[in-house]
Amino acid sequence: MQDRLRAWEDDFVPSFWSAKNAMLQAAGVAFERHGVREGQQFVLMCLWREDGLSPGEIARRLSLATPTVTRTVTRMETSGLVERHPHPTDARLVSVRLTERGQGLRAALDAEMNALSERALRGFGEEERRAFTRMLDALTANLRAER
Amino acid sequence: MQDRLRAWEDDFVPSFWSAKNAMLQAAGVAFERHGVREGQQFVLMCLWREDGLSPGEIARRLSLATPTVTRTVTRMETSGLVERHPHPTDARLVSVRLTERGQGLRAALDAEMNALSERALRGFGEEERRAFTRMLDALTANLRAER
DNA sequence: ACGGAAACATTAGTCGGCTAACGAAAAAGC
DNA sequence: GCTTTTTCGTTAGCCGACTAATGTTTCCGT
Repeated sequence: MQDRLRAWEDDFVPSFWSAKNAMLQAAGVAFERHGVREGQQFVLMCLWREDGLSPGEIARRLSLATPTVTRTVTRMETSGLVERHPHPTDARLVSVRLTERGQGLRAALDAEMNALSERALRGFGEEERRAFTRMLDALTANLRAER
Repeated sequence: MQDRLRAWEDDFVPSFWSAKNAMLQAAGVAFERHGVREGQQFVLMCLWREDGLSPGEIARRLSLATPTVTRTVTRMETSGLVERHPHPTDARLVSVRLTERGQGLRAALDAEMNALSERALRGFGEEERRAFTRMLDALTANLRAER
């Protein structure tokens, strides 16, 4: 679509949208062979850093809606990546814990993630990569700020 | 999540993912008041440039899978944005045509799109915006190339 | 001319986002 | 201490993305 939709003065939105879809597809392919769906790796990432978090806390850390995490956790439970446990003191909370399989995937997914970055950013210089990431973070901050 | 998931040497992927989600949400809010769902504006964009395209052709121009367009068109038909017509010479093809309402939304959605860009890129200089868009296009090209 | 191959749209089913509505448990207020 | 409010997780339902499978129609090769 890149060349065909330059109707706006600022063609940033279509470019971002194309990039988003390309990344989604590439990530899907990259993770499917590990039995992990695109998006689930970020939940795993949270739990690698701190196991036993609640769905709500995961949602907060990932800036997602809680129901999104709830359902994702259910699917990850089905595929044996995590388990739900009751919280010891607060009966409202649910503790999401990694299974052995969930823990064991860390290195593989780490490598997959780096490979994905490398493919996406091929031809980008060091400084350019940093600038790109910085701009993405600025964009996120801009959009999350005024709401 | 921005500060909490810096586990990889290259934290580009989480940054992109956050930006993607922020953009999706912002776009959803921006377009919903016009009765247009996030994603549908790109189909409209195609048809504004050239009305009567087939679902497959739209999919090709937007780099989407055909079923995605098929179902989107069905929903847009329901909400009165487009209509399906038979192709005059090729019975396999379907011609997707804008309704008056679909045509009339052009200016409003154009403005909404520019406002979204502006919000997302607040604080970015002219050159920075161009560089950002260029990098997004490069990313898309990288990922679409080696498949 | 006819039979197989290719192109096209659609349906069905999966997953990841969201909002809205619920019900249960803890906290806060009186 | 009891009621109200807040917090939390889940369910239900919408939409956008995908793949796989189906059924037509056209096209091509023999």
